[in-house]
Amino acid sequence: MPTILIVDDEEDIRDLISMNLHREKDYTVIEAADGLEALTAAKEQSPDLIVLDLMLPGMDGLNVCKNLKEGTKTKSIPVIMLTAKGRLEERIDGLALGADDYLSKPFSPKELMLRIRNLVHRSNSNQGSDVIAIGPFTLDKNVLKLALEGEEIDLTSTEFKLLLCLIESPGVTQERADLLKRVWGYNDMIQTRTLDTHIKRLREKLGDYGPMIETSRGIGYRFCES
Amino acid sequence: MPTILIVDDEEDIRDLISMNLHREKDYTVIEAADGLEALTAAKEQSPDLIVLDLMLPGMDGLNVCKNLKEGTKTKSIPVIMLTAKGRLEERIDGLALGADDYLSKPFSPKELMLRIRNLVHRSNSNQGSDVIAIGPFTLDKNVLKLALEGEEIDLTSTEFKLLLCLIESPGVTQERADLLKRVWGYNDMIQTRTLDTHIKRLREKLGDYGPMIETSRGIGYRFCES
DNA sequence: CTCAATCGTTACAATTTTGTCACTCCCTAA
DNA sequence: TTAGGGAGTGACAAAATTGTAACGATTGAG
Repeated sequence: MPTILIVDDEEDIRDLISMNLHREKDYTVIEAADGLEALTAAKEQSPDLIVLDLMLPGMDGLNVCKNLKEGTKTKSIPVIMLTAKGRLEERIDGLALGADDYLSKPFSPKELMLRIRNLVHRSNSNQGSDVIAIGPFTLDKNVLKLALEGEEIDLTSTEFKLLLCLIESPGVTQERADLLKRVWGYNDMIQTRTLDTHIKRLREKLGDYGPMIETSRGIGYRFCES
Repeated sequence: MPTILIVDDEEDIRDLISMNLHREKDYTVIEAADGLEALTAAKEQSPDLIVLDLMLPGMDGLNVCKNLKEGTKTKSIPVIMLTAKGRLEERIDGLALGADDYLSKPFSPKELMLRIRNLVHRSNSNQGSDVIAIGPFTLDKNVLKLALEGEEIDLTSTEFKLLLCLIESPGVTQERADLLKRVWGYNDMIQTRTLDTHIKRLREKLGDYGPMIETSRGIGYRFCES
């Protein structure tokens, strides 16, 4: 559940955004009314996105943004700036300071939701846990590791790529030529037994589960559950 | 066989993309030179992906994108936007309107192919994005490949894991012990120069971009943009 | 400035990975 | 039933990867 930090000194606006967020999806909303509050909240709660008004009592929005982008912990949190209409300079400064998007007040809630959704999605997709779990298999793309019933199994990178191709679309037969292209980068339909050999090695390492890699004679291979 | 719709008023560019697509794999390519053509093509042929230039005669790219995302039939088609270099606002508006990726002109055909493959693949197999794109870097976790400005670079699996750890949290210093654990599985703080050597090899392969891996003396390493 | 700690770099040998070959085995179409 | 093509298997040598040791360079605290 993504966490959004809203920084604005007007309670009305915070409520408006918060309401729209809740209507849209399950977001956790944190609010802050001034710059210092915003910085502590950002550091302590690590929100997934910050909506930052530039007009703030105390430390202004630009300084907050600058501070955020300087902190190692808060650096990568996307920031959407809310600027007063026409204040082009603010907007430019904000972008220069690392804001990821901006919107002029008064803004359309719909548009803000759109931008929030996009930014949250984008940053999530850059570090989402890339784990494929099917039956007894657990493939972790981040550490290139396979676990079978929790038992770690060492795969070479070629074996990992090959298994990935197969397990990604369970039940779908992957043609030899496609596998040779995706795993080895072979572009022509080269006559080679390399694929067969690697399938053999893979099956061997999968032990009892080896037969889950099925042969489609004349076509290629597929990974089948059960 | 995936269908790609290319929308650009320059025939040269359409041909360039089309050619590269055909070299890569069996794609069906449809072309459109202006916005209206694009919308009709998208509705009638339901392509698997749309490459959309923002600079178009008649209806501009942003409006095309908006229209696409409003139509129930075309809503879920991934869109890659081509923007003029440095037009940050276009890019932001585009992402806000629901584009799935963007690329600045002039672009490297190889990089575009990578992103097309990623998006087509993603929508075919309901999985999250496995491509990390930061600056000139494009890491594809599915094929364990790194591309720098579209140029493919061979990494060993250890190098890939190491780069992944660093690039996943840009600007954040990763401690030596953490890296040794995540990449090598070393649980104790072993005294070893292995990490240093691998960092060296990685920097070497990154060429001009090697210095983006910064040393944090006494702590570890971090990946820094710029 | 000095020195100790840390990092960069090179070289090298052990190990692992990889593709190919030469079979054998099995499936299937005729 | 049989012949032919595809797939399984084991062995092997070339190539790539990897960790370590040795030494030089750099850093920063005092």
